[in-house]
Amino acid sequence: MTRTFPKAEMKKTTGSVTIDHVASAAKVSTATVSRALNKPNTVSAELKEKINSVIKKLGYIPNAGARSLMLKRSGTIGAIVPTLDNAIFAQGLAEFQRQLNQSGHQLLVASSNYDPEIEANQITNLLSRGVEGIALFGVSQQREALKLLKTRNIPYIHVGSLSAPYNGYASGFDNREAIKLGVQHLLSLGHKHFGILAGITAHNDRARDRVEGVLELLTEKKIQLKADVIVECLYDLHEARLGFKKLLLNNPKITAIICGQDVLALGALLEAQKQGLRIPKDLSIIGFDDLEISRHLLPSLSTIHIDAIGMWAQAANHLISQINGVENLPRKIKTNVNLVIRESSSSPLKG
Amino acid sequence: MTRTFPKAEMKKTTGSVTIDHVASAAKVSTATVSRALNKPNTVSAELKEKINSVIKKLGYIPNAGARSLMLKRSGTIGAIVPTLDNAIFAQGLAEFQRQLNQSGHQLLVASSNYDPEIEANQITNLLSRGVEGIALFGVSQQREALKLLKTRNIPYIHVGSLSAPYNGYASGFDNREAIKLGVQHLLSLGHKHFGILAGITAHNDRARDRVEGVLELLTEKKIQLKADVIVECLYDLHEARLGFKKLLLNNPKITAIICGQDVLALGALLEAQKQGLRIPKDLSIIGFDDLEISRHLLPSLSTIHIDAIGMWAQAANHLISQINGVENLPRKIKTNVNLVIRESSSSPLKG
DNA sequence: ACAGAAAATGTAAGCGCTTTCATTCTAACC
DNA sequence: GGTTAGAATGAAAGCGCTTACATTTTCTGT
Repeated sequence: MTRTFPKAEMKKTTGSVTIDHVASAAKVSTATVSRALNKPNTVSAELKEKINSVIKKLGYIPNAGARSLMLKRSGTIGAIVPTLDNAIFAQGLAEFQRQLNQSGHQLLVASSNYDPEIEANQITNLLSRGVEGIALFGVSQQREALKLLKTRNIPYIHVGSLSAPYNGYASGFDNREAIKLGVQHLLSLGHKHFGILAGITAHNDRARDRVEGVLELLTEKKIQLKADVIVECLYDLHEARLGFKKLLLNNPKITAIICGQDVLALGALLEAQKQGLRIPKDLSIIGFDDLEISRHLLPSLSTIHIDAIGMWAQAANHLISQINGVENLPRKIKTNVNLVIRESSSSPLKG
Repeated sequence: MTRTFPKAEMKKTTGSVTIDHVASAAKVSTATVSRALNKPNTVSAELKEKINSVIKKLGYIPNAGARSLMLKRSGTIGAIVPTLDNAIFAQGLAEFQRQLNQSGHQLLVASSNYDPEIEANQITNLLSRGVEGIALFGVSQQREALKLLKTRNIPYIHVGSLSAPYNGYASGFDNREAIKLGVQHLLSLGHKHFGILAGITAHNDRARDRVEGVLELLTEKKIQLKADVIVECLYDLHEARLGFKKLLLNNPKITAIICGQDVLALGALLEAQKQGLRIPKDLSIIGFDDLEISRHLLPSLSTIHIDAIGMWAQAANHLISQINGVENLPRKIKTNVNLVIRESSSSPLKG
């Protein structure tokens, strides 16, 4: 009843249809099938039609591995972020993917959980899958891992930070300077007593840069911070609330809290409200990143808005340009950053 | 100076180190290198050491494509979710990946943007990359796409919904029944006038099931809902606020709003507060999913807690069992769902 | 010391694909 | 009609890897 497959039938068919099956079913050579798929205009309309119908009937799906083995190209680009569980990354990746798709590339996502060891493994992993380029969040990668990319001549770009300690490519902004916008804002409102709710700075250059930025500007203004006025915690609402409590318990004089990320600011704000503090009368809070919820909260959160979308879009295009061998690409792509003053910050005298 | 590579030098080296390079550098056959990597106990300690040092020096990374070509296994499992930009998926995937890693599998993530067409393409895409199994969120896939998986005998499992219209595997819960917990809660508080803020139901069985669940129970209780008391909107705070306004503008008598997802409930709650409504005195709101922020908000959100972690963990293990050919696997894995009563719901009389 | 088993290593085929090169077919020209 | 350029197709090699099988080396026991 069913058509016979001269060659194919010999093999122990694992159920997967190969180009050979298609070729013999269409009574053509595998070369022709391949051409019908990849260079349609070199195959007669007649055969093309027959081949396509066979492909549809058989449910043939080309094996990407075998393909890239021959082509030496996989059409795939990787991205490694600390975690997917943060809107700022999720949105960034969505944009990254959108850009890649436009140029016919596929995205492979990996997450490192803020661990350089895992990140190094993920780089290897992506490389073994033949990615043609990689976007790396931040600049805290292991030296070894980056050297691997250099050696193998694989294009890559750092995203979200400009402070690479060497001349690699990067798309992002200066976290140090960015957070100063917020500090300056609080200073000009008249605040003198600050607290910092920071992310875990180990293996996280962004978190570190932000803390350093705050300290730098405050020192400049002759404001000295005691050690216990800086609390580090995970990017998590529960942890943030704990951190906030610790911060304020030891330092009741604080009138303004600078947070390393909006999630921390949200946690602080919520805990403050829970404790009956009026924001911003009793306490000013500023965040960083400008998550979507920050503008909706009551009171809405004053924060540093970053152009996450643009940052990832540019990273994608830069990477594609690198892959295409474009010369003289910019070393650093600086994306916009701006202070968004909302309701969570005011003069300390106001209350 | 540097060692010469008899065979290797002949090829136009693209910079990538292959097993041949390693073999000749270590003066062994490729078979031995392969064995040193995959079956270490069949190779003498001496050679193993030499090979490993060469591998390190050369920065050799095996080509996963070529490997799975031979092995007929890729060690890779795919997952397709509607979007990464929702904490509930991000966390679920993180857990899914954790489970997969434990059994030595790798995760390939794809997102469909709630579009069955894109989802079908992603399935093909994952298949071409040789995934050995796929987790599909929901049950709204195209018939064709699922048939493809069946034909090729690729294990797959639906996640987050049990209402597959045929006998496929699923890990999740009954969305219809789940949301009734919330409705029942509101009913027993004495509410009579309801509004529904639903997700977009097109191509989204979960959203649809939840709406139907609400209607089913209300009908049972002889409560009839007018059409304009059901508003659909995107899972987005801004949209949710718009939806909320539309809902309440047309129906001022409403005392309770049932939301299809916590993001919608959050938006509703925030907008309500903005308008000066006191929650829950003036209006009760319940959500669905129990996002992390929901318990932290003021007032905290009453919602249906789902065991997203367990759901994905079980899906992972089920998939792995399928791949390993385990027999008599359960058709449906029902995960826990429970009502969490917090501060956003109360009797309508209370105000 | 030597046969034979066991362990270690090498040879070479082949996974599914693309592409060069050779071959066949078509059409166009004088 | 016969040549030939050009288009369409096929044969076969090879991408990087694993493994069955062949071969060599090492270890037993007597």
